[in-house]
Amino acid sequence: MGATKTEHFTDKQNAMATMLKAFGHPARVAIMEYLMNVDACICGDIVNELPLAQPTVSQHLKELKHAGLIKGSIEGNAICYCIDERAIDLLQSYFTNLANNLNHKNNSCC
Amino acid sequence: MGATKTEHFTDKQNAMATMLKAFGHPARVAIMEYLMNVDACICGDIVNELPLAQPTVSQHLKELKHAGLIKGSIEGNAICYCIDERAIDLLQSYFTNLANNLNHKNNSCC
DNA sequence: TTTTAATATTGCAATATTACGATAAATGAT
DNA sequence: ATCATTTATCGTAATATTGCAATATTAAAA
Repeated sequence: MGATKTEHFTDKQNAMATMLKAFGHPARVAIMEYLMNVDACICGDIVNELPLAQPTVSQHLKELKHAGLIKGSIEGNAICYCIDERAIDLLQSYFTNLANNLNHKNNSCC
Repeated sequence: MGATKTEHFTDKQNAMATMLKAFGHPARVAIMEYLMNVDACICGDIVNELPLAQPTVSQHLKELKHAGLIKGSIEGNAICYCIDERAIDLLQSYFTNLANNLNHKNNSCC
C-alpha cells in the first residue's frame, strides 16, 4: 500500500496528473520559466541559474521531459532543451475550460 | 538531503508549485472534475464516486483545501466542498501567459 | 441523552521523491 | 590518442506521499 491507484482513473485524468505533478515543484517551475524567457537553452545555463547541483538539475530535466513538458535535442557537445508547446496548450485549454465552466454556473454553495 | 529547497525560489514559484502539485494526482484531478460537474458537493458523494476509502478521500480533500484549490463550509452534519475560482483563475492566466509567450517567439531550436 | 450518520484524525507500512557526491558516457579540441 | 568539458546515470540517505484500518469528532435525530 502506498502506491497511487492510477488504474482506477481515466487516461486523461492520469495524463493531466502526470503533467501537473511534473510541473508541481519549484525547481521545475523555475526551469520552465527560464526556458520560456531565453532562446538558447543549454543545460549548463540552467545549472548556473538554479541553486541546485548539476545532477539534481539533470534529474529535474529528465522528469520534465518524461512528462512531455519539454523536449531536447543534441547540439554538439551540449543539449538544447525547450518547452513543448503542445503540453502548454493542453494545460491552457484544460484550465480555460475549467474557468469557463465555473463562470457559467454560479456555484454559491460555499 | 531530500527536502525540497523552497527557500531558494520565489514566492510566486513556490505558490504555483504548491497548487500544481496538489492538482497533480489522478484522484485529486477526479475530485476537481467531479466538483466542477455537480452543484451539490458533499464529501459523502465524493467518497461514493471514487475507488478509494473514506479516509483517503478526506486526506485528498484536505490537501486540495490546503493548496487553496477548494473551499469548504459546514452544512449541518455534512461538509460542502467546492472549487475556489480564484485558484483556477490563477492557473488559467499562468498557462495562458505561457502559451502566448511561446507563440510570440518561435523557438525552433529543438 | 443515546443513537445514528458523516467527516476528520491517527498510526503505520509501502512507495515515491528529492538532493547530491561519485562516476560514467559523449563530444570537441589539441 | 589524450584531455577538457558537458550532460547523464548510479547509489544512497533524508524526506514526503499514498492508502487504509481503527478510532475520534461532530452534529442531527430519536
